[in-house]
Amino acid sequence: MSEVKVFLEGIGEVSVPKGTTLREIVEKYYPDRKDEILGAVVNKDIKDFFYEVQEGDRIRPVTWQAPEGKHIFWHSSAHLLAEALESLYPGVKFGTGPAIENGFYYDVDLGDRTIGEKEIKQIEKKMLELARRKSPFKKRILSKQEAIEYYKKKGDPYKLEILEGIEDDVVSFYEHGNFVDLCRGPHLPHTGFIKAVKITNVAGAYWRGDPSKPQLTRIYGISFPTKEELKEYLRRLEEAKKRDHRVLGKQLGIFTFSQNVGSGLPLWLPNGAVLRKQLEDFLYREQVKRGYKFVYTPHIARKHLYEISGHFQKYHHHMFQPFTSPDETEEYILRPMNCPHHCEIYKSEPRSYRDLPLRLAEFGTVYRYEQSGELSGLLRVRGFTVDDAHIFCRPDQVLDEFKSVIDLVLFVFKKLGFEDFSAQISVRDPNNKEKYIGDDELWEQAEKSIQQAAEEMKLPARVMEGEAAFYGPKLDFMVRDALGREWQLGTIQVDYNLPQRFDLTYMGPDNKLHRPVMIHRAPFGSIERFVGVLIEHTEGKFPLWLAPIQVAILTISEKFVDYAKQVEQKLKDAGFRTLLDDSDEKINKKILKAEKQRIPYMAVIGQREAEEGTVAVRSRGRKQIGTMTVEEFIEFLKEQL
RNA sequence: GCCAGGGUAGCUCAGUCGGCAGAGCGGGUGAUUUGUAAUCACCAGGUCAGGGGUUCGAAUCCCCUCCCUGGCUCCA
Repeated sequence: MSEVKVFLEGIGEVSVPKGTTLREIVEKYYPDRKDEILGAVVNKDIKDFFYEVQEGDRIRPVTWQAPEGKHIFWHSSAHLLAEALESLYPGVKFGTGPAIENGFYYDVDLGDRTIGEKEIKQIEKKMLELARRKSPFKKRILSKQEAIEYYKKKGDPYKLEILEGIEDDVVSFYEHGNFVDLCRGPHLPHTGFIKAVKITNVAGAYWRGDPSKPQLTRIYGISFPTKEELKEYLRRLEEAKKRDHRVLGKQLGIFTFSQNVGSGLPLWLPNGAVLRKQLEDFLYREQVKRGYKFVYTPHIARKHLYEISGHFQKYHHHMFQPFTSPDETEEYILRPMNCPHHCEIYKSEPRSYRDLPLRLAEFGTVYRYEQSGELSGLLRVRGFTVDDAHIFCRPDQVLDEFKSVIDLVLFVFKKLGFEDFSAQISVRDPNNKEKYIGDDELWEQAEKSIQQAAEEMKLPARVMEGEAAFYGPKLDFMVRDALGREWQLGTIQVDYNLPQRFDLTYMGPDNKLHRPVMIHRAPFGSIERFVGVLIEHTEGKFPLWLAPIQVAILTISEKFVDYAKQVEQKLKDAGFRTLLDDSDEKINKKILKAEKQRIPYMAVIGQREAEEGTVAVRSRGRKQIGTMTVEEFIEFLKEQL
């Protein structure tokens, strides 16, 4: 019998008979770990115990601890969920049921049935009951024809549709207990590994993500090998909720919404306004330093402007509809983007190649009609302010401009402590070039410039084909919120379309008119969203320069209020934002209140301080710093700005 | 927009079977004059999201609308 050589992690190269499965490898070479090994990463792929090892395979067994182990675990949990559903609700039709980042889901067609609290309890109970049977997973290979017949007999249209899309002649099925599923795997050895499950959410999901197709019920869940880990997971979720910007935003007086104003239209409260102003001032100064020119443009424009830009035709469903002047002779719209206004500024005078790049910046408020189900605190709203700028440049300047924008975004992120972000380059779908405007050569040049710029700036970015805007490729910066959802913040987009539509030109050194290239860019993306994410990242503990209130002055008793007022005035004169708590509460309570408001510094004032002309300084989070004169305190604060 | 779950005092939430709308925090007033994470007492505060229906009687059951939450789709 022929042998194959494989490399086992922690053991080295071994020679085994051809046809040896991963199960046999684990039993022979990892006997003491066989109860915790769930599968293995073979070369780059995750495989389960049915895998027959091949010559040259590098095999790394994985347990629950590894991400790949969790993937196997949760994928099998999805099958367990399906088994429970089929047993509780016979006749359920199944879509797909993958493992996801945190758990798994299964899309099912429940007919007229809905899933509520009661059903969720039942499903969880049934899953655990089935798991306890330790049903082994079995893998079977069927011909595609056999598979089609099986699902025709069972009456599962979704599975038939999946089969139609498979090109191979044979397909694999996994079976455990009473449930059989068309599935590529990988799966656990048996269901007994699953000791704790939680149905986390029930939601509608269109079949194959297509709104024209029927909507299935997506049942989300998560599972663990021990009950303790489930508890810990739920505890962490609770913790995350405390960082939710909607909760903190209210608590800290940053923003609110009013039904009368309208959904998705945030109202900035005084504390939020301070925060926003600080951020805008910071960006203003930084951009002026970098050669941007600030402009102001109105929030509305004649409909015609957006017909020129093409937004009215292309972006119609996201726009509030035209309204008219009192005599109804003119139609205006609420702008969904700032670029057309900036194009008009470009056009306001003839431009020479010597004027380029021209960088026009504005904190431009825009209004977009987002679908109601999509609104989410400050992270998705209908009225928001873009820290926008449009760079008009020559084609040969695109690379340098792009690099300098990346530098700006990285600078801004660093200043605000965003270290955990990812970058994504969106390029054309190479198989569907007619979807995009602009000629091939320009696109290729732009895509190359973006990738080159990212490389030269040492910015790792994943490239997504087919994600580009119709007018040009882009680079986006994404960060996660407290609940782990990814949001796009900063964006840099190359645009060949608008300069053409607005007939923008510049006089070249050759004394001929040329077409400039536009770069749309926004380091924050939207100020609303940025503040939302910033709240979650900092838990509302803003750095001193951003904190709406920087120093809380706390009196020990009424007797020291006069002195406290003098201290407050000195701090205000030095430019600090203060709050004097002269209520007749005890100092403990005052500290607690200041902590809850996340105020960076507290100045406690009692008998000693009033006599000596000092303050007893304390910083956010239990730290007493010491007693110092007011002047020393002001110096101390200034050092931290 | 679609699916599901929700909406009770400023906030967080309780309210059993359809039978007098509650608590804590916050707010006001008074007492207290306090030394580093909650002093005590009293008081005010409600169209139970809005509208309609069923019923002797609705926060509670049914229908419609609005809003919120989580997904889907979309997107800064």
